[in-house]
Amino acid sequence: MIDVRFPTALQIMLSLALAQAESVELLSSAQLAEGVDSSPTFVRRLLAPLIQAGLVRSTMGRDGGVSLSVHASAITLGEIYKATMGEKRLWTGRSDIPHRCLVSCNVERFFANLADEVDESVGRLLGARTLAEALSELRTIDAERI
Amino acid sequence: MIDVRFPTALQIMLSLALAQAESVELLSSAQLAEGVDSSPTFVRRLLAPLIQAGLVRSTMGRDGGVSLSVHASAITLGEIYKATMGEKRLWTGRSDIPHRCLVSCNVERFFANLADEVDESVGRLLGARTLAEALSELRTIDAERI
DNA sequence: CGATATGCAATAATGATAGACACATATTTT
DNA sequence: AAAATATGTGTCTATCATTATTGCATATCG
Repeated sequence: MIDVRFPTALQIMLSLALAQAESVELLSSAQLAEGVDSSPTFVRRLLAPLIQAGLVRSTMGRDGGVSLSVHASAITLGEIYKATMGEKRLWTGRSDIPHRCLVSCNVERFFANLADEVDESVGRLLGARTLAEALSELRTIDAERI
Repeated sequence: MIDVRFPTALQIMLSLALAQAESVELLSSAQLAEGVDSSPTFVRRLLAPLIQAGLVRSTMGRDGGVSLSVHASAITLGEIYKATMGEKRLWTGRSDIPHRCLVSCNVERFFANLADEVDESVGRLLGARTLAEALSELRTIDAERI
């Protein structure tokens, strides 16, 4: 099954950013789930690491829900990515390749280095964008739809 | 199951580059499969688009096999990636999200744009490296293993 | 105390990827 | 010409990471 955690977490964060901009106090996981066309449980699972990372604040009990814990302009897409994907790398090579020649003995490390560079590259790209900018881009895209 | 096509194709290409450097004429899919610890069928399926892209030359029939069709210094890792992964993007968003608000109406396009930027970033990184340089790095790593 | 939210664990369903096998086709050797 | 052995490809099955579902404990408001 294809991994949709980051796109989904991003949409959730954008929804929370919109709520923040419109001074809506809290959104419930059920409301967010409706927006991302998924289940409240899945949404809460995605929220857990975002809360852990201090990007989102949750209120338990009746009338509870979640909201951004800081302003959207203080959150980068890189933080969202790192929180939701954890240690999982963008690329993972094969492991336990039998060591038989120059290539098979060293590709594993070579590929890991390459994957590191890719991760850093993507990290820089996402780290340079804030959630507030992303919401603004969303508005631009919306306007261009005519 | 995790997608190992690119790391595997890369290892295959590195093996072919090593063969080229050592003046070995051809490698069979069975020999390559042993090196990557996989099946000849899988290797041939990975080779197909590389042949299609003109990076690899194959000889059919008994004593057949494959070899690089040009020198390893004329092949970039970007070409290998593009050939083996085709149109598949590094990131794919959800599709068919119900359109209910500013966010749900436009995230799809927003995410596609972001994925495009990531692809370009990775493409630049891989496009700047040749297979010959990669083989050289493999030798460096091998030497550092002491 | 009832209603309703989050938090979390366990289990089932889904679906992309790799493996296995069959067989047509191409080429060399005998 | 036939045998041996390689590539090329289609189909079916197995694997397994991800997502969905369910159940229940916990927290908070009215």
